[in-house]
Amino acid sequence: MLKIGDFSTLSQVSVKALRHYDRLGLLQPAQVDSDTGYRFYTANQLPRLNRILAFKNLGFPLDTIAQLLDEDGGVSIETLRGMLRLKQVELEQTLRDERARLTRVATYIHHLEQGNTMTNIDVVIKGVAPIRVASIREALPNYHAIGPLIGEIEGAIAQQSLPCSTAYLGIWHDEGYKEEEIDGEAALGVSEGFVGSDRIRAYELPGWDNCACLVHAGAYNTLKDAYTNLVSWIEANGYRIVGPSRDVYLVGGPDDDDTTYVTEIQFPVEVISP
Amino acid sequence: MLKIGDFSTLSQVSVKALRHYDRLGLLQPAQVDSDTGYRFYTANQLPRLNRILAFKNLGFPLDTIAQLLDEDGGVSIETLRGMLRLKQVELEQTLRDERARLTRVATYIHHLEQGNTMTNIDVVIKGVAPIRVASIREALPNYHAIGPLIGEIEGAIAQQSLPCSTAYLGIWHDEGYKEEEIDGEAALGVSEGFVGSDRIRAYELPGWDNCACLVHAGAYNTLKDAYTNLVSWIEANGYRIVGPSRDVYLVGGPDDDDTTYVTEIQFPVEVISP
DNA sequence: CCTTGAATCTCCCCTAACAGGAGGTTGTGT
DNA sequence: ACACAACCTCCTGTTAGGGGAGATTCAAGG
Repeated sequence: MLKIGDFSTLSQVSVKALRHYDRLGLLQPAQVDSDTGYRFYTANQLPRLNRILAFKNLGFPLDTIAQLLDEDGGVSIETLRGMLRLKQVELEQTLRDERARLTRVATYIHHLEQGNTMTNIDVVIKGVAPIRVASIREALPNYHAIGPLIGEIEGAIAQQSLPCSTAYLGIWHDEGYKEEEIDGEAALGVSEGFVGSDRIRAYELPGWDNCACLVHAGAYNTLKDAYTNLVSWIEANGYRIVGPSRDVYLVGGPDDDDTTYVTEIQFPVEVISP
Repeated sequence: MLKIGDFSTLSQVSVKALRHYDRLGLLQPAQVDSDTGYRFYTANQLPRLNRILAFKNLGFPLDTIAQLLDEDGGVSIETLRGMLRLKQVELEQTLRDERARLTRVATYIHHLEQGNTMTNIDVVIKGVAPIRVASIREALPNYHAIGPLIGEIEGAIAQQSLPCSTAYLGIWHDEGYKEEEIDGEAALGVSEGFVGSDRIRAYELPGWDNCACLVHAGAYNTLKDAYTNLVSWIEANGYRIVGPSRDVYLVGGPDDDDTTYVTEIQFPVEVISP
């Protein structure tokens, strides 16, 4: 008969933990003094405790372990095997996640080492929802030429006395940077009722499950740096671009040079599988 | 001015999380209606939110992020770099841990595939403390011959009317299994006062930081299987044996065949560094 | 103007696996 | 007998919010 402290020393499991397992019914003392409440264990309980610890090391939560051990080998070998396989897959996923995180930290450090300040590296991966838009797509002489198109769509929506959502989008269908003949699309979120025309098309712009997003605060002529940073971040972190990039003009206007502007750049991406 | 729901949609951050960040002072709304308590955000707050999310993705806790962002760039680039390096090291460690866990799961599955039942694979890595012992070390004809030695030491301790602790140890100094001339040591935990002799040596048995331990319940003649399992577990999980193994006879006796016996096998190990 | 449903507010409880500590009782050694 | 260690129960705190109750407030339609 061992007191809890002795059993704790023997098993290298803290007294707190032993009491916790007792409360959970995972490992109850061989005997409890009904007067004093003192717990008494025997060495014969070590195998069970070690089985608990082993399963814990495999990453199972305690209540699952309780199910595994309770009612005398409550789960069959088959069930156990299934649970282990599941855990294996789960662990492989966390492993991938942690590796990605590590890469992100390395990218951040690298960015700092380059002498860059902390600007424009706050890349976030998120989903973007599909949205009904009115859009014009055409070849543009330069990137700034998207502005008038947006104004044109805005006018058309206003003419139909419909509200337009606050989503002002620029979509770039080319792969990579171009100096001319840019395949650009201006789009505004709009309700179902909008009637398109030859020039202005109304349709449902598809969403993406994973977009690498970077919010740029400042004038449009500094947007290029943000693009550069975002694209190199995407490459460095093992993603691949799988569709046209978007600018979301959250705060913007006709001026080219206003420090209050806010633009979000979105690149649909997927993980490069090894 | 965006209501919290709109800001949530825009940023893909849940309303709950935004309120949480507000409470923590991480990201406070640009304006709060003092009558209704309604929070109002602006698109200009997106960069800060994204910075928060980016740091969160790097694995920093929210209060650390608060320190990073508060009081106008509260930490220097140097400090930030240090924190990132620290986080890098930390992530590498978790990565190693998770990999080890995955290996353990694979070992367990492999063990089941072999058609083995669930016996004797509950290996636990733990430390064992140094302990003052009285011991006899000599060449033995077989492993059972340790029994009489233990009895002899027990007698010597009793003669000095000292209590002996419950630690009954068998230490095996050979590398690998032998059929004869086994270099074995019997040791019992004993208090400072014990006086040794030519035959019985009193000294402080060193501890180990990492021991692979397996508790075996049952007769001594089935101990060999447990040894086999433990050694193959150690190999499969990327550890190396770095010292003599120990048996701890937790419940035992002179009989060879008692199913109530409990023995813990301990192998000092270290991780094989890649 | 009234109503209704959606959005928002605050407040409270819940998570996993214990650790830390308060305050009281028991066991042990001198 | 007394001190001190060990033990007991009960409460709180940890992360990053999620879920839900109950009370307002907002926006749109009749």
